[in-house]
Amino acid sequence: MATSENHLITLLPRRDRSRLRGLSESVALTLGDVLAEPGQRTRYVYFPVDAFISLVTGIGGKPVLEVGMVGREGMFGVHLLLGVPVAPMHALVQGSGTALRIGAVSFSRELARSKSLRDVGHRYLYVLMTQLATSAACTRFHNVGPRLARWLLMSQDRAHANTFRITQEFLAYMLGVRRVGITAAASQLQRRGLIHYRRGNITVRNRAGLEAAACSCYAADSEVYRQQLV
Amino acid sequence: MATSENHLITLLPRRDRSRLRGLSESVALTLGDVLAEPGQRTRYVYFPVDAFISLVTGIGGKPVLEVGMVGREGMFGVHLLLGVPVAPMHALVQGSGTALRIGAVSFSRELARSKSLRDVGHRYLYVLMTQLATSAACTRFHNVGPRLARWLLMSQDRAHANTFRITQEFLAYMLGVRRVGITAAASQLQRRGLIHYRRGNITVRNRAGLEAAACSCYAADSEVYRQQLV
DNA sequence: CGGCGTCTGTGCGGCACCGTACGCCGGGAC
DNA sequence: GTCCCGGCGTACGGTGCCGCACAGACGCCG
Repeated sequence: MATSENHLITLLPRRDRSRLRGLSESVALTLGDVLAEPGQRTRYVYFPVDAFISLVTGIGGKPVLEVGMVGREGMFGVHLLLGVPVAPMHALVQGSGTALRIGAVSFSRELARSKSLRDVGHRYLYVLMTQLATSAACTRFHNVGPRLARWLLMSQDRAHANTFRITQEFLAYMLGVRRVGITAAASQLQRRGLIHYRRGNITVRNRAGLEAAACSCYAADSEVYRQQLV
Repeated sequence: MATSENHLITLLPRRDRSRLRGLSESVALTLGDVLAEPGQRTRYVYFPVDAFISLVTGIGGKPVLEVGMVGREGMFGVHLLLGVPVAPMHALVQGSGTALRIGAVSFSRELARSKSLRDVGHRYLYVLMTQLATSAACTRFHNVGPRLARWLLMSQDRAHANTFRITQEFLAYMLGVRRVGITAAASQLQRRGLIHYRRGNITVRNRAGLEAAACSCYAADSEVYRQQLV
């Protein structure tokens, strides 16, 4: 089964896949780790397996808003695909777990060698771009409730678990709202029986209900991914 | 002087530049032209010279918010660099003028041939990605006034003129706010003597003042561009 | 078992923007 | 000149979120 592997890697032909595995090492990422700061060189590329990573954009150097999420379906380090050695945003670990890690230099060498790797990476980059654009509109036009539901669904997809650790404080930060805004939205979702949370643990209880509560941006993003990378 | 040419093209070595010119034709783009719809194949790539283009993201298929601008400093059609034939967003002409146009197929062939073209395109794509991310945060955290100032500066840079045609209605649409919100912000800027506008014509009167009135996102974007493509 | 830090809930005034509606004014059409 | 319409100004109540502050609840730790 491919369920224990990064999806992008499974899309590579067998030879490239095993070459890449040879260059990589499995590492544990833990909640809160900072993988990149904008404008700084990145030393590694990551292909999450269990872990997931938030891409956070900043204003005046301070990270302020999540604009993308990277889990098993994606990778961190796409800027290397563009020949740029420095990260465009903050990247921090949102969900603890394992990831494959590859040195930036090895990865770039491998990129030059493997057309499949370039292709997969490029298509993922396309998906990521649309995700950034969607985020902008979603943040502007949708209320906290639906945005929270969307966030939870995205997390659940990437964490591959119904329960994950996250405080309201942190959620507020990701969505760019006050903590109390999250309290209100989350207790609303809880009252409807869609989720259960308690002191930093959130459990999804009714996935379908959550999908109905989420804004259309969740479905839109999923659809683009499906078109490009399934 | 290179002031009458697209900046990305001037960055190419002479041979690639003239090859590209051979493949391209000069076309007039007029205000309101729709160059692309998300999910649809694009037939042409555009390198604006005088014209400029808005990248507009949508919700439920309807375009709702501008997330990027393309003028002489950039190009439209970067998705072809990623091997994807369909546009990720709406693209519409914001400022009338001329552009170099190249068929998607010719462009892709040329991409395969020219490493310089890939490099330049890739770096521009990196810039565009950061612009998308910046837009998301800017739209979330900054008020209409500073955002309007930023928009005017970006337009002025791309239009290469102090005056351009744009109604408040349209501005409202680009910034994702009500028209009256623009009326308030614009008359504020006018009262301070930074701009003058009248029935669909806006003139920048005090560029430095406008820069001071704009949010930091303008400078941030410019800086990233400068780093990658000057 | 008492203490303390973390996480969550509530309350209150304030503000930016929303939706809607109406009026004015300038300029092109006829 | 007159009409009409596109572009702009103003007004008003409503709302979703902000900033701040404080209080309860849980759980770990000594």
